[in-house]
Amino acid sequence: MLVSNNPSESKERLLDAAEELFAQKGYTATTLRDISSTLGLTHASLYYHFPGGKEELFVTVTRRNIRRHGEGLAEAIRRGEPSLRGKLQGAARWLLAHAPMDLIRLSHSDIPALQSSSANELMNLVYQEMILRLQKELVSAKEGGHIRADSDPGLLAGAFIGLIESLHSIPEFAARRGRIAMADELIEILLKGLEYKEGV
Amino acid sequence: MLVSNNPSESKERLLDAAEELFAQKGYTATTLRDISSTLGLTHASLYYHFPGGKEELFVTVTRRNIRRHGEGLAEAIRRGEPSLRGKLQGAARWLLAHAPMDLIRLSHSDIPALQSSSANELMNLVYQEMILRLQKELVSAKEGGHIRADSDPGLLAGAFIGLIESLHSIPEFAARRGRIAMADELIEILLKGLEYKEGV
DNA sequence: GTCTATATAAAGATAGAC
DNA sequence: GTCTATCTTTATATAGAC
Repeated sequence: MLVSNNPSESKERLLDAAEELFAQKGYTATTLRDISSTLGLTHASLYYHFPGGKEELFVTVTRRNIRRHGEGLAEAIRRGEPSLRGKLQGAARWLLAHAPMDLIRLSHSDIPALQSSSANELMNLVYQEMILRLQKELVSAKEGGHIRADSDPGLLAGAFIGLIESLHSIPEFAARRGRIAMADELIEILLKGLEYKEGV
Repeated sequence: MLVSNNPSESKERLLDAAEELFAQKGYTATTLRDISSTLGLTHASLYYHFPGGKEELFVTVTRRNIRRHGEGLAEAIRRGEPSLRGKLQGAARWLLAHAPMDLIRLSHSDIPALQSSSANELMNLVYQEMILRLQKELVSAKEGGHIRADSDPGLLAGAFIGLIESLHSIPEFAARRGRIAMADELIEILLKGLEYKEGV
């Protein structure tokens, strides 16, 4: 049929499966057979799509995942309330709705296992797509006089992501409430600590 | 000589080497050869000390590491200023002086790779040794009227650890200052957000 | 306690058929 | 695009010498 299967439909499914596994278990702990078996394929088939093997697949998939985080955060920030509170809540909801982006593992485990210079590319991408997007909003809030003038937007942006992502591991031993409710409470504390004032 | 080498000196060195590597790269990415080679040994020698192989070594080492975190946090909290601020600063300094305890990786990657029931033991240990110690201090501060009455000490304890540990991965792309200075700034924001009052 | 040697299994990678 | 081998490397694990 003329209607279906653009050149890379199966490649897309491959990227999706790989993304989920890499995000969950990291680079080394994920095997090509893990990935191919969830698609009903043999691991040899993956080399058709990625001649560079596991590393090329990981870099491609992680690049896409980081960009997706960037787009997701951007959209979550854009829509909904224009207040800083609304934006942080939107960002937190998006982060909690997706698999944790474990930046400690990425920088300390996954990246060092890669040979190529794509290591730098990925870490820069994290900065551009995730940190900078939040940082921009914090700078705006600061310039608009909504939060303390002496706050450090770069630090806050990175810390906010680490804070929210860490909620992914909390349910295991301390879950009394939903993660969104927990995120909202932390955001309120953060905003109060920043002397947040909504009206100019 | 009568003076030296208690039965397990070489075992201690093995545990130290293993702890550093496991903490840095995680369970799967660390190989027995990685560990043995830093000691100038062959990997076969490790089976003398740990007949259960890699898994037994990992569990032993991780158990000890978590306990060490518990003791380190307890001591950091105990000495220094008795105020909540002093205790949080002490805890943060201790955490930043040691390799990151990546709880996301531990719970999502390392633990699922273990067969035995030691998985539960380790996660409970994290709760007992790390979360609970901080939680206790937050409960005290709450009961003493030093922080908001409606704050959730369990959530705050877990979030605090995640927040501080995430600073381990920040320097890669956003380091303008030392991590301790960044931690202190975040603690001030947190305390302000909790309406912290030092004098009763 | 540590070694050499070897067994076994798993994982990345390639070649060539369909 | 995907498969069936097959190759090579790496890793866990065991046996037995020193």
